Amino acid sequence: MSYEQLKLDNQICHRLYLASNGLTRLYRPLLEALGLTYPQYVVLMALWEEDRITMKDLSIKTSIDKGFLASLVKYLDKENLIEILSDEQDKRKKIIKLTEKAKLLEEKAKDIPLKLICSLDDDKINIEQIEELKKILDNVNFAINEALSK
Amino acid sequence: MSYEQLKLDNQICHRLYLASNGLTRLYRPLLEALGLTYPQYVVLMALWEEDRITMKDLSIKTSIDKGFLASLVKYLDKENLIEILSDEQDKRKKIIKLTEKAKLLEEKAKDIPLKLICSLDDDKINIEQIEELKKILDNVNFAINEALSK
DNA sequence: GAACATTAGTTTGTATACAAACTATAAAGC
DNA sequence: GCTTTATAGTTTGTATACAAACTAATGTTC
Repeated sequence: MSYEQLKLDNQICHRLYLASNGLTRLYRPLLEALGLTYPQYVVLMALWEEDRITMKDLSIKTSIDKGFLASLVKYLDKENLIEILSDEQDKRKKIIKLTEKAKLLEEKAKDIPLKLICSLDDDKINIEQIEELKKILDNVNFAINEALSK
Repeated sequence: MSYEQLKLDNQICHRLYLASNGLTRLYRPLLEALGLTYPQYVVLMALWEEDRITMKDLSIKTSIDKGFLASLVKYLDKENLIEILSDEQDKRKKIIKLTEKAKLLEEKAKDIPLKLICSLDDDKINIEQIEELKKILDNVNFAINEALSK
């Protein structure tokens, strides 16, 4: 007989893994229309909110690993969605700046969050649950970051 | 000014993405001790619960894509953790069966779920929240699967 | 100001995740 | 029975995710 704790049905982690992968798949067709993948879109969202920030700050804001971020930024640069400026004061730093093309893209992206929510059956998930989920996930993510930085 | 819906702080999807990636990173050192990665461990959990099932059923039980599952199974076979039997009735089907080595590994794995929970600060997350999270995620995952199968 | 430590960012190697095209077998329709 | 359709599983190509080792510039210590 299998141990109770090892059963997939009892695992919060497996549920999170499924939800995250599932949402990325739901985003795919919506983002394909903009020529973006999910992490590329996350980087742009961070920059739409705050332009001209360093790789470091972009990594903190998105929580995307610096190594992976380097490859995303390289791609976005190639696609002419960002420019990479160097900091004159501190030559180690690079400043990422949106292009006009990327700023225009924000207009096309603004409906995506709503479209995604609308594709989900609202009998199953309502606003109160979403707010509750947000709160719990903030606590979980805080605890995870604390545990990882030990 | 950036659109409110596009702000990372307002996004449930980004929180789920962070939680899932963060948990995989927390698992890493625990699973490394067993020589496993997270998805490999998921496959074994499914088999510890129900041995001798087909690739199809394993894919459904774990929600891991059949293509990716093929590569995981290939690795687990190479590591002598599973055996691949062919179904005599239906020659398309393959039956995955745990080896003795994998059955012994379950003993070593059984403490992992608890260890992971314990590495998180329980001031931030308590049992009631975990149960609430489970319930909401089940609804979210149900809605996602419904939307994906349309 | 030379030696050492820290920080910002890149590169490399490995494993994940998944769509899409493929092969082989089985089931259904006629 | 033979064609058509559906199913089980593999392969391939591309993008993610991240640890670890690296380079180059800045800070710190003496």
